[in-house]
Amino acid sequence: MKIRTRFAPSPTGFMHVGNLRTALYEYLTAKHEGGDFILRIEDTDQERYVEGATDVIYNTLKTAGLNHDEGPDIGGDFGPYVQSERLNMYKPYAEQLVKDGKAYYCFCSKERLDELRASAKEGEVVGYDRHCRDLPQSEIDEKLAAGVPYVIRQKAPLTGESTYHDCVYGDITIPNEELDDQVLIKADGFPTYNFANVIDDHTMGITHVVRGSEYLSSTPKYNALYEAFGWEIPTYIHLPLIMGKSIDENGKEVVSKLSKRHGSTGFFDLVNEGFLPEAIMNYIALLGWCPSGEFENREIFTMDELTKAFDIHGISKSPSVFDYDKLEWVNAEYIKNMDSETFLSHAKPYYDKLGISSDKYALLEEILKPRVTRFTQIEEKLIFLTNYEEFDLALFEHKKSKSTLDSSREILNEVIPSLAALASWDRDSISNVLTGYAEAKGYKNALVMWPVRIGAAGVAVTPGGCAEVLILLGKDESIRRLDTAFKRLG
RNA sequence: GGCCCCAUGGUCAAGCGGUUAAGACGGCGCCCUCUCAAGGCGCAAUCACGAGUUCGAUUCUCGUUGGGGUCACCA
Repeated sequence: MKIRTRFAPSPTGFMHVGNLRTALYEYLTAKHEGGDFILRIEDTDQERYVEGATDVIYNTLKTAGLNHDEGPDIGGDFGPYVQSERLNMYKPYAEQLVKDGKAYYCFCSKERLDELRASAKEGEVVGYDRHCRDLPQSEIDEKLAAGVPYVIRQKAPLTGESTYHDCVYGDITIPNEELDDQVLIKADGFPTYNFANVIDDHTMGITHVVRGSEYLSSTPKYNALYEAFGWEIPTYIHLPLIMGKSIDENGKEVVSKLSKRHGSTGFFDLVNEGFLPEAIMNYIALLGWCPSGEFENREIFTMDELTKAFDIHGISKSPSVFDYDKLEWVNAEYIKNMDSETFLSHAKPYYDKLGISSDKYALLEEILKPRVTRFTQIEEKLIFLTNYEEFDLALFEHKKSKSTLDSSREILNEVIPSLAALASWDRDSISNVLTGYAEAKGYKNALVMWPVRIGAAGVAVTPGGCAEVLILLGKDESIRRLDTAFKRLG
């Protein structure tokens, strides 16, 4: 049988990387076996509706490379794929359950439920007291006729225990007393998330339910529904949570479910910070899953390779901490392995901002590639091109190069004219002048490179070496700056 | 608090009764070197604790501790 998985996000306008990783694993679970990956929008909560939020979902999946086979935007044989367009489907199923004695009308008011909870003792948590579970039929008819608002609740088993199998966690057993008579249809006639989920997954032919481990303890309730309908229970794959590390008010280090306090957690937030979509996906794939076989110890994967390598048995059970440092490293790997065209397409906006001409692109790529871990760093790396302040002359002193104020003065004095006389301003020409001079004087290259680079850049740290700095600056600007620096040295 | 789940270095993690307990990020050191990177080499750092099973436990069982999750007319 063909595997079918689904990603069922709510349109909140924000895609948490935790949700995205779930989507990734859903996609990989299906695609590894040549199955289908379905997108379903769960928008039954009218109050939380956010304008344009579904577009965020489409854009995220597209940018992330998770192409769905069926969904609201592309259709499919199991539509509609938006829950609000399926609204009339759910209630008949619930009514059927009532008829079969597996669910019941509950007329309890919100106030009564609130009181119930308020009456709980300190630290105690109480569920619904099943007040309406066994109402006499006459009373039910009466209330229905009188138009008393009601919800439909599932009759959960009262005794014994429920066991089910999960591909990651193994057999899970829960005492049935723990199971609440959950609401299936709300007073407004809308289905609850849990109920709609089961109906949709079944009617859409979902074979593998992949979701976060927070659903581990409520799964028996889902299964009770499948059983009540006589439907086949799907294969469950529960995923470990993604955590974040932070410092609490007592200065203690704590881990908790990844949230905004830990930094950027939205997919597009990370993209805006300069993380490449491919790198983000690559990194989160490795958060909670470890490749094996021919892919053992592999760190960098294309989506196709991930699809090939993905294996449910490699999924870990314990929660993992999101490590921004490692993400940064993965991102840097992607940058280093980029072809020139791709590199330029990412770097160009920053080049344009600095007014860099296209003849510098090749050199820039060469020196920037090993030095930026995110493209957003380009501007600061090249700041010396546009800023040339009255820097501290102490920069000319460098112990390892044996450079001093005096040596700098002498070298600049003798080297500037030779540079100015150069007909061709390229790497070889510049290097030949400088190393030739060093050789003639019996100096180490470092001794002459240092003051020239510092004099031209005005900062201690530059991407690339002396010749590269001079080329990026251009001949006129280089000579002008070196003259200025020389004069300041007196 | 009840219930469920989890437990190898700072982090991601391999391991599936006998290993010098992989690898990666990060850290540190060395090399290279005109700075910063990149690259190369190397170092430090892990089986939470206590019983039991076994000739032998990181690995199996139980308990303790710790962590996480969950208990809505939210999704």
